[in-house]
Amino acid sequence: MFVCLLLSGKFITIFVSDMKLPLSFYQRQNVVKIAQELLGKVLCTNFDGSITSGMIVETEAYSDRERGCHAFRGRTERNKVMFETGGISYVYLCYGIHHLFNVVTNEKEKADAVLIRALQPMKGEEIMMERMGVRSVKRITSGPGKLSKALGIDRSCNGKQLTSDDIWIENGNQKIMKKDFVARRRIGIDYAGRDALLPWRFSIKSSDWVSR
DNA sequence: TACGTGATCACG
DNA sequence: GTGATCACGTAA
Repeated sequence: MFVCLLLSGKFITIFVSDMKLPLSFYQRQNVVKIAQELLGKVLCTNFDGSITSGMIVETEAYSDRERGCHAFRGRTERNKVMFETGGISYVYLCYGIHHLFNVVTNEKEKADAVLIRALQPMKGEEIMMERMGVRSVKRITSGPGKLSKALGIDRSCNGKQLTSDDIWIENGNQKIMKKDFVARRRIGIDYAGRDALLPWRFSIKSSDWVSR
């Protein structure tokens, strides 16, 4: 989408869907709202000259004030990047196999994050299929472990700024409104007690690309 | 439903 | 040091 701005008496035209989200997007306080707003945005990577990307169709919010969050019990070696200023990635290894990609939000010392759970592939489908060892794009990014593998994200991305040229998030051209997504409880955090019931998982209604 | 997989965390 | 645990994915 092209957008025309009047700035200092001159018209400027910009291509909005190619715009990286600014750090200020991530540095706001309300992680639940940010998780909702990330729906429809486009997660992109560029490793070894291979660009891959996908539209975010499922997210989960984590706040350091509830038991589902890795940072609930304070800073550890694993979660320390969550305590940095928002706008960087938090990537950790889950079950010894899967690299899970999170967006760190909020200001420094407020350790909130959004887990990206599923994408609709956009660019570089061939590269994603090669990385996954499959011949079809079907469900190739429908889960947090799978999308990281498809986009080439591993723990070497931990703590990277999301305005970098390796990994970033673009505005996209989908505007996802409240009526376009559903909120459900988050997956796989039974240890969180009643915080596991918070409806902080968001997915785009009618998307074929959400996790199972 | 069952389990691979290895880093991490809390314990001492 | 050590053992239990784990924000998943696949096969069955």
